[in-house]
Order: sequence, then C-alpha cells, then structure tokens
Amino acid sequence: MSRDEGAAVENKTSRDPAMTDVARLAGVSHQTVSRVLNDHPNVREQTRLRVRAAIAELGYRPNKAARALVTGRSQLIGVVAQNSTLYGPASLLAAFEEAAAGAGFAVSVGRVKELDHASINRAVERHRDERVAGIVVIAPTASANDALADIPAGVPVVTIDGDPARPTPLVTVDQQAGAYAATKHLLDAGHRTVWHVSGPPNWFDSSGRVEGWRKALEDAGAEVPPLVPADWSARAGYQAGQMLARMPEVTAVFAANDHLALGILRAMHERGRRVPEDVSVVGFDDVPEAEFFIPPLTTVRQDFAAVAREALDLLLAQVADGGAADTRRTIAPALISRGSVAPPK
Amino acid sequence: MSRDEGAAVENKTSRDPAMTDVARLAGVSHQTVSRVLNDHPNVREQTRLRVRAAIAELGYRPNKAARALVTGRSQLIGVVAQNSTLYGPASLLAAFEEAAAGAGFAVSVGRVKELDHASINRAVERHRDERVAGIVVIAPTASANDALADIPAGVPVVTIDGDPARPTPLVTVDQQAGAYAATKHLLDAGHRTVWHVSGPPNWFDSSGRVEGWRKALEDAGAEVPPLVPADWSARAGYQAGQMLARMPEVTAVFAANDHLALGILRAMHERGRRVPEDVSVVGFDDVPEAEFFIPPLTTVRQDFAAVAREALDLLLAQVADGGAADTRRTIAPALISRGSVAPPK
DNA sequence: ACAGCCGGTGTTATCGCTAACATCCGAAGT
DNA sequence: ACTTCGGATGTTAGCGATAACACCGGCTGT
Repeated sequence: MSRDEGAAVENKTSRDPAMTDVARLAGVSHQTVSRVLNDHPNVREQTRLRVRAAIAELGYRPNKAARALVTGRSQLIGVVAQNSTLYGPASLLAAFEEAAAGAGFAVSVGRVKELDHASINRAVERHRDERVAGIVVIAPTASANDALADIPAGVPVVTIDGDPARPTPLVTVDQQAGAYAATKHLLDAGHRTVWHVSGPPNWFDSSGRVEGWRKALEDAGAEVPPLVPADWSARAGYQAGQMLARMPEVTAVFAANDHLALGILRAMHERGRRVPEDVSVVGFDDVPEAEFFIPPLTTVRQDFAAVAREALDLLLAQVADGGAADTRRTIAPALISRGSVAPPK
Repeated sequence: MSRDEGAAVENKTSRDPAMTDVARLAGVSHQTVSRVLNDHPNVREQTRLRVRAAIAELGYRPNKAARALVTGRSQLIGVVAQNSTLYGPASLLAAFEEAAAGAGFAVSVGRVKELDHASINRAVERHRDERVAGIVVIAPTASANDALADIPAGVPVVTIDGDPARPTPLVTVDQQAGAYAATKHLLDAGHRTVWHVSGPPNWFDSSGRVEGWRKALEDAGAEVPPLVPADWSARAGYQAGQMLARMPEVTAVFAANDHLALGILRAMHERGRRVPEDVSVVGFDDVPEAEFFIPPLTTVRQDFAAVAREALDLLLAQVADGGAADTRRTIAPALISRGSVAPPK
C-alpha cells in the first residue's frame, strides 16, 4: 500500500513510444521510420541518421506483435522436444537456441511428455497459433516421426534425429558411422567379437547404432552375438552388465550411450571383472564426465552445435524461399579414445 | 519447378480464417465471437454453441499477434538462463517449461553464454521486445543478480536461484539445509570431521552449501578443515580428490555436486583408497545416474519441479495484480542415502 | 527541350483482434 | 402503462506496424 510505486505508475501513464512518436521527433513520416528500421535502400543518409537519433533519444523499440500481425509471421522459431534431461536432447536444444539467437530469432520451446502422435501434434498446433516462422521437431522415435505427416504444407519444418529415410528436410548424426567406428575400434584391439547393449528399440538412434555395430562385425567376419536390448538409463546398463559379467566369453561391449556404459562398468566392477583388463567397454555421447568414469570411457562424440547450425540453416532456407527443399544433412561423429579399451588377455 | 505445389498455392490464396469469418458463418458479429473466446458471461448459451460450432467447422485459430497488439501483452513468458548442460539448470528449465505450458503460457528461452551484467541485460531486453507477460531469470551468481537491478519496475520478474537475501520475488532451494543434512549425515556416521569440495565461489548455491557445511560442523563441535575450492566439473573433483586422497586424515568428503563427487571417487580409486571403507563421500543433485556410480552415491536431491511451480505461481501473481509482491519461496531438499557413506575405521 | 524514369518521401489501407460505447429488447418496479 | 434496468448483441475506434500506391523533383536520353 504505502510502498513507493512511482515508477510503476509512470509506466502506466506514458505508454511506450511508437513509430509515430519517432517520426514526429525526426520530422518525417512513420513510413520513413519503418524504412530505416528495415534497411530499405531508398532513404537519404541524412534522413536515416536523423531517424536513428530520434530512435535512440526516445528509447524506441519496435512492437513485434504489430509487425507479426501485418506480415503474418513472427521472428520466432518453435521447437518441439521431449521433456527429458537426457544429455543428447538437452545439449541439442541448448545449441539450437544459441544458434537461433545468433540469427535474430527467438525460440519458443514446446516440451512434450511423450513422443506420441497426439502430444506432438498439440505442440505443433500451439506453435502455429503463435504464427512461428518455422518449426523444428526433435523426432527421435517412429511415433514422433509419424506425427509430422499431419503438419500442413507451407509451414517450414525441419526434423532433427528423425527417420534418416524421411524425404523432408532433416538433420541427423550419422549413428551408423559412429557405431561402426566404435565396434571396429574394439575389433582392432584384438577382440573376437563385440556385444552391444542397445537403446530403446523405437528410437532411430538406437537402430542406427545397432546397424553400424552389426555391419562392422560382418565386415570383419566376426560372429554377431545376440543383441542386449535396454533403454538409455544407467539402471538398464547395470542390469545388462550383470548378465554380461557372468559370461566369460564376453570381452568387449559397445553401449548405446555413456549412461548405459556407466551401469555396465558398475556391474563389471561388482562381479570382479576388471575394465579394461578383462572386459573393454565403449560408450556413445561423450558426456562431460565420461572422462572421469572408472576407468575413463572411450566413447563417440556427437557435434550437437553442428546439428543445430545445419537445422537452423535448413529452416531459414525454407522460410526464405517458401518451398520445402528436399534436403538432408548428416553430421559425422568422432571416436574419443580413452582408457576403457584394451586387448583381450 | 515442376514439383507439386498445390497445397502451398492453396495456402497462399485462401488465408487462415479470421474472427469475422467465424462471425459470418455463425450469423453474429465478430465481437460476439470474441466474447465466446474469452468466456465473457453475457452470451446466450445458444449463441455460444453456434459460435463454437462455426469455430470448429472453419478450424479457426485466434491470431495471438493481433491479441498481443491490442492488449499489449503476449501469452509468453521469457526465461533467461545460462547456456549450460549442467544437470541442475537443465532440469529446472525443463520443469519450468512444462509448468508454464500447463498454465497456457508459451516459453521463450533466452540463453546466455556468460552470466555477466551485459549479457543478461541483452537477453532481458530481447524478451521485453517480444512484450512477454513476465520474465524469469535463473540468476545463480552475483553478477547475474546485479543485472536484475536494471529491469524497470512494472515488468513482472521472478528470480530463481538468486541471492537468497534479495528482496524481490525469488524461489530458491534451501542449499544450506541440504548441505547441513549431508554434513550431519557424515558426522552421525562417526566421522570426526568432514571436508568440503565446493562449487565456483561466485555461485549462491556454492556459498549456501559452504555455509550449511560449516554450520553443521560448528554445531557438532567438529573441527572445520580448510575449504577445497573447485567448480562444478568432474575434472575439478578429480583434481581435488587427488589431493585429498593423499591425506590419511581425510575420511569424509562432502562434494558440492554429483559430478565433483564422481571425480573424487575416481581419484580415490586410483590412489587405492576405498569408498566407503576408507573414505565416505556425499554429493549434491542426485543426477539420475548417481545410483550407478562406484559405489552408489549418497547425495541430496533438489525438487526442481517444485521450484518451477512456485516460480510460475509467483510470476502469474504479479501479472495478475501488477504489484511486485515481496515474496520469497524456499524449497527443502532431501538427503538420499546410498552406499558411499560408512563409519570410519 | 520534353517525355520518361527513378530516388526519396508521404498518404492511405489493412492485418485481426479487444475495449468502449451504442442499441435493442423484455422483465421488473411503482 | 411508463420509466428503469440490465442482459445480449452490434458498431466503431483504435493497437502499431507494413504494403501499395501516389507524389514530387531532378536527371537522363534523344
């Protein structure tokens, strides 16, 4: 009640300056102000300076809502992502937001609990309500991918981590190549074969890694052991690890991500199988702390910043020329060699 | 050129239905449609139904830009957060987005590379350009906190993880209580004292945890060993751990987060000091994989979902009644007991 | 020297919505 | 029976920008 509200009151009384206020101060029409703001060529240099001075003096800020209304598009990019704190998705999101900010776009994130058709569609519709310039969908599962079919043509869309066979604009990391490199790295160390603990079966990342693993074994003429299915969690890795630790013939394991690998390391440790002396382990992701696992984890690093840049690029290209270019970009991952791999005894 | 662009063309020709289209179809004025949309009381039930039917038939979606233009506020909440993949901030952000979506607000995230004054201000200004309804700043350092002073009154703002002494709306986790519980847990196990590897000194979370640790020691009449300063990374934990491992008198370590603890575990392991037999370790955060460290980590869990809910609540309260209520909310953390703590030998 | 053009600027219409006021009508009060 | 009232609805006027066009003057080409 008695609190000082002078500033707040002032704020209510004198509204923010609008384009006409700037125009009046600069002695031009509001249209000329608009031209200066949008870098139109046909403005005299002197006029331009006068207008800029007036803008600075008033602290004028363009009203994006008004601009969006008349142009029909906002400088906003909608992202649909799963509500997870998994390292991969979280990094990707952060990288994309940074890239978009660099290009002058704000990012509105529509988190989705489940990657099912209905949830994704709802998130997309919310973004369309906001008249976003374009939409990025992180669609790492088949169900998410399917939902994209419902997005009407004319809305710029880029998919990240979607079905590599998808014909629409898409950016993916070459999971197969990463898994191939990881598996080959183990074979090259002298292991007769490599076991694979995979991610959830409905994720494209998972199946890509499984394929790369299998291909590396086949190319080397190695036996392909049964797949050990899991999800992305350390717990699932631990459970898979408990089983693998009991099998003396297992000397090399490729885990579909670093958290699985962590669980495997723990299980091996508990059963007295030393890593890397008895069993070699390779992960995927290169989470920042992977270097400090016991032992330091050899893994595969994905360049999320590159993925984000490419995705933004593809999206802005669509925004610019309207057509949905049939473009795909693939980012190559890199093997990071640390201490969890050694030749078998 | 020859690609089928039927849908795109149609999209350009027939624009999205607007309120007047709905009005015409329902045989009412656009204003009545507006009233139905905004749940105004004075609309006959029958009219309401007719309008709703027309909305459904046309697939009408209100234009948020137009609404924002006339009301001066968008249904958008701006969040300023550091561009990091640290578990805490990432979880918090995800939780907040979910909470906001539940309340019908979209979230625009302004990532910031550094938490300095200028960067934060720029992010805030960007949000103000979008005429956001309110702004949430995750301001875990003093410099971030300082930047808040520049935000003009009248803009609803809530700070998360800011200076606990800050007089403006703020939500924090009670770091001191968490650290106190962690330290006391170690003392109760029989340790004579507890060493602390702290986070970066300019973070409020760090200093809160240091204070809680110190207070627990003092309350127990235990000696307060020198602080071991670090940052949030596993690497820093590893380095601190290498030093601590060499000191036989160290039997209990409280790490300011789980990643530091991971590095410490690794260093202890390398030096042959067993955890928990020789040294007990407690972390902070309860990252999902902490349970699968070697050994499973005893740690302190923060309820980010609760923080997000409270922050949203505080923000919406400000949006509603305009005044900046002087409110603070504190969330209590919980100790999660696992296998990394044992009595000293 | 005169039509034609084009660079620089102003005028007007418009985007799709909400706020404010105007209007109509039937029920209630005296 | 005649105001009075208030519920249901329509009409009008913006919000603050861009788009489209109109206009004015000087420079060019022949």
